[in-house]
Amino acid sequence: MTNDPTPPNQTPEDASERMDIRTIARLANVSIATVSRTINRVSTVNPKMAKRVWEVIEKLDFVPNTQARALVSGRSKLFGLLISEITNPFFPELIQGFEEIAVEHGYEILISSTNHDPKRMSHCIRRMLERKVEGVAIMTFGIEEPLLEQLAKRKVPLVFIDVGPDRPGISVLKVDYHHGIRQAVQHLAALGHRRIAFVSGPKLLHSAQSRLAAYTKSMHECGIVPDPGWIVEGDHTLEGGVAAMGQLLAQDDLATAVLCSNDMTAIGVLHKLYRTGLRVPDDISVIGFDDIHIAEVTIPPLTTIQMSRFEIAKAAFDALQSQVESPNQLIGKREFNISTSLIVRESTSYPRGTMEHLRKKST
Amino acid sequence: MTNDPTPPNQTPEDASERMDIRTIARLANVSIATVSRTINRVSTVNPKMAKRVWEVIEKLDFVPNTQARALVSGRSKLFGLLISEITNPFFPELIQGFEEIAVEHGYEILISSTNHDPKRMSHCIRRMLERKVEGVAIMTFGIEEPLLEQLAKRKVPLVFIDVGPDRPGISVLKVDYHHGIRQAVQHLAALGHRRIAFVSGPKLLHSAQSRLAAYTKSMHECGIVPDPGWIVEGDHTLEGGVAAMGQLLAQDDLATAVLCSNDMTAIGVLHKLYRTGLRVPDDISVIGFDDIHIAEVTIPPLTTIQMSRFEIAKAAFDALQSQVESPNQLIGKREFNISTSLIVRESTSYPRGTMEHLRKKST
DNA sequence: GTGAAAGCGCTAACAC
DNA sequence: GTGTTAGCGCTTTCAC
Repeated sequence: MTNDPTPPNQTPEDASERMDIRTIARLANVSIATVSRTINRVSTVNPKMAKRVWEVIEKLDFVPNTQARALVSGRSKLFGLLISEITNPFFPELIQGFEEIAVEHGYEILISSTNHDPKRMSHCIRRMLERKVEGVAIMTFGIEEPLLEQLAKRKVPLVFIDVGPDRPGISVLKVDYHHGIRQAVQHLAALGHRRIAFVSGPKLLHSAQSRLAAYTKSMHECGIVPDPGWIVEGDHTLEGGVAAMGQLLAQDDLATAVLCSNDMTAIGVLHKLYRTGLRVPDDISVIGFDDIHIAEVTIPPLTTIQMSRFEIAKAAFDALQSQVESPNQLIGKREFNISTSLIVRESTSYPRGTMEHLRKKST
Repeated sequence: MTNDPTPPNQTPEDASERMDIRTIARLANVSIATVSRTINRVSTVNPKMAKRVWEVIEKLDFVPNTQARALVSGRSKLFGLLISEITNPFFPELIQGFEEIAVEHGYEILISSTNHDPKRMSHCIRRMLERKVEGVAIMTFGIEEPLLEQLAKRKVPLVFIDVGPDRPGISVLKVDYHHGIRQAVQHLAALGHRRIAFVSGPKLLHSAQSRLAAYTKSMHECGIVPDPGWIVEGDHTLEGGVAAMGQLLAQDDLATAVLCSNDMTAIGVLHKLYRTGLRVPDDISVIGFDDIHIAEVTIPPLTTIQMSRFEIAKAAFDALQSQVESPNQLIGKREFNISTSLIVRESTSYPRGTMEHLRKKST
């Protein structure tokens, strides 16, 4: 099978064995270098020859081998994308943006989910190293330092979201959680809410900490001292939201509004409330975070804080690309700002009793 | 920069330049062949040497270059995964399963979304060809024949869902839509529904056609002749569901139950109903298809037809792997059966009026 | 059982 | 402007 000549009954078109740059060169009567140059659109090639080469390429339907290209050029044209769990709609939306931009620029992406498991993360990083990624976007909202070493040691450009070690070759996307969260708290306070609960994300996540801190700060700004009982830990999943709302419900003095660390949590909260027979927003207001697509059609439509996936994807890609393609300029940490802002829909309203109170007043 | 010797101020550990099998060989005092064999766990290597090699590898934290391996061995250990839109939660759940299994078996996956755009699909296929994937799972629920040619011509093993050309090297996952859909229709009929509407998927999708056909057949089995007006075309998105329900609502004789081609559609339908002030399931029953995770917490929890993502992922991977690793045995089309079954939750009940009717009867 | 040597398909010097 | 040649980092005959 190795070196049998093309069987006589095969037309040259489907002689699919050994289709390489050399074959093209022979058929187009040029050298392999010319073929390579043509494919890579080097401007110095004689248009006549180029045309001949392209014709042969099209006729044979030749596709260059990326592995060989990568091996010799040292450019894999591959970026790693590390996420925590593909199952949270936030991430697919982010992936979509990242992939779009990457492909547009001739890059491929290698996606890995860590599922919050450090062991898995270590595997993911190893695999990325083996495939020689040129950079990796770490969108897990938190990473163990030792694992990071693997990448840093090899000088792989990195971009983090939120949390980022301050080193050359590392960019970080600074999300302005406070802006959106303050808007949310103010929105609630303006409506008359004082007892505003917060369902946080897993406390080991930096982003979760930042969101919590933004909540606390915003509450103080509104002159409210948050009761520790109002803060309960979720885990950014549907089930976590259900459980967290359960905890809140078990308390004597029920909050009149619940701010959630992400939309999945909020959807869980909505569900638990539905199960309990409490109406949103009549009995209690709920606010999410992320503004995933589905938040528009929850029942009721979710008031939430938007954080643009596209903005993040774009910034992450740009950070990586600039590190790779012009490593000399701008060495050192680069920061990108990501904004957040409140989207008011229908899961927020006056605290229970306010309407009656107002009505009485006006009568 | 090319051939400068290790600077004296650098310890060998961080002499990160040119870390290859050769370096390991030199430091372990063996030949590169032995290093290669050790890494590949060839059993004939002398344990003593192997130990020495592993020690050096660990000390230098050496990671083999997959590109080079792939180039010389002809095995990229890469599978392509073609999906229609990553934004539909069905797919991330499928990706998760596929990735898990693939990584377990030493494969990496290249994910591409076509977004239902033939042009994009053509790009995706091209990129996969360039990266020399060893097989591709086409989970788009429909593909244009000409594009398929690209893959088939190069004898890339393929696995389709639902629709599959009958050729060697091509496997197909046959989903038994009829089973689940019949259960759904019977469930509805048993509850007393006769006017059961169906929101289909995009009509150009094979899977959508199959689901529609299963609905029609099941209706007839229950002795109901479906009115053409009951069948409206959606597009498997939230918005499509909203729009489809809008169409249904505009009709004189409103259906008492709506069966949807997928869960996203059903969630859209639920939302439109909520907007209209109709209660589910009191005024109208709704059934979805897929059983995505979020279906458990919709309001009300969605009765839906389950199609196991894990089962699909596993079958797809197995099909591909068996084609790649033992191409001689079982040449030809291989079929895998995927089952579907009804999960009854709370979006279905008696048609409006039945309860009162029953109550009257019993009084 | 181990090493030397020949490439895998391509790019990038370097001559011409 | 085009061709020749030397590898990229690895696996895999093939001798020993």
